[in-house]
Amino acid sequence: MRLSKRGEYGLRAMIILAHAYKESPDTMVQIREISEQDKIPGKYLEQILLALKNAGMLQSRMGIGGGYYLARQPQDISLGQIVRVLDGPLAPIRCVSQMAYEACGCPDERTCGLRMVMGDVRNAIADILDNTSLENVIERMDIARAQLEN
Amino acid sequence: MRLSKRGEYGLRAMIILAHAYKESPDTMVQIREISEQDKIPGKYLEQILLALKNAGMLQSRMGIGGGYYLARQPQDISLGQIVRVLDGPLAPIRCVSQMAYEACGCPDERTCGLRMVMGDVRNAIADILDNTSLENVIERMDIARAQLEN
DNA sequence: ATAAAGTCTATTGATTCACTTGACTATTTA
DNA sequence: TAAATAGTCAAGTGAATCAATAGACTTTAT
Repeated sequence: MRLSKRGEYGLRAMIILAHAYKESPDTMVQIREISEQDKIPGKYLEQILLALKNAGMLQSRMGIGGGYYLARQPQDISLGQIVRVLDGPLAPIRCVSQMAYEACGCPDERTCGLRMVMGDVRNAIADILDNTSLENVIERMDIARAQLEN
Repeated sequence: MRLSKRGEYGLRAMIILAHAYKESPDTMVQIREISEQDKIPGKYLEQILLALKNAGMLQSRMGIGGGYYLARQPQDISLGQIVRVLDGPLAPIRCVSQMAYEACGCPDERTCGLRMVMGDVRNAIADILDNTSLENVIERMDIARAQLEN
């Protein structure tokens, strides 16, 4: 049940970009900055951000003063979308996936116990990830930081 | 977020074994039978059942009339236990794992947004898998089968 | 003794993961 | 306008993991 490094790096990068967006929506952030801040190999991060851009979640500008920025507002980008782009379906097994259904070998899907439980798991994961936006993440971080100051 | 074939095969096998247990607790089921019923490569299944036996969930007898059977009652074996034995921790990232915690590189775990969300995901998965026993699975299958007969 | 079962260890081939390399393109500014 | 900066794109690589396979060995019942 694991999130890949690719997925993890992508999520961390998007959180940084969301943070920059909150300060000013047109802030450009360079790969290099994110890479240093989160200790992510730069060239690897490059591919990840590109994938996110091709999926329509990021925009970028080349050249001096260029960089990446969110294509939509942080409240309109869910962690579920990010993970699906970088790591594929959320479902533990494909016969229970919404985005990439595939039959498993069981005699009857309607009475397959494993499928029922894994369906529940998929829904639990999707409920969290699809209903958590980058905005929500930033909020939670701010609250945690504020509480630490006491 | 995927369950490996190993995990899937193991769960399917345990469900069959639980079913046999319900008919009579001392029923022996051979690897071969499970392998044919669920279309699992026999030699692979062998390793999986052995791992489950070494984890104390199964018992076995060699020789003619031998086979595998549950070491505990179906209501005392959770899917969570099975998955952990075969696939390792349920947590999407290790800094949020109960059974295999490991620090990630983030500056402060207490204010890491990703960690908070992934903690929620871990708990959601564990809540389902740790609170679903083999007995529960059998019940759901029976109910589904009964409903199909109308 | 023999056949039927599980046990144990090792190996394999394919795939995936986590990068790395390097050449190319667009944009700014001196 | 050329030099510097930043993203784009395609390919390759080494290690690890996955999903099996192979084969010798042990235990048990008849």
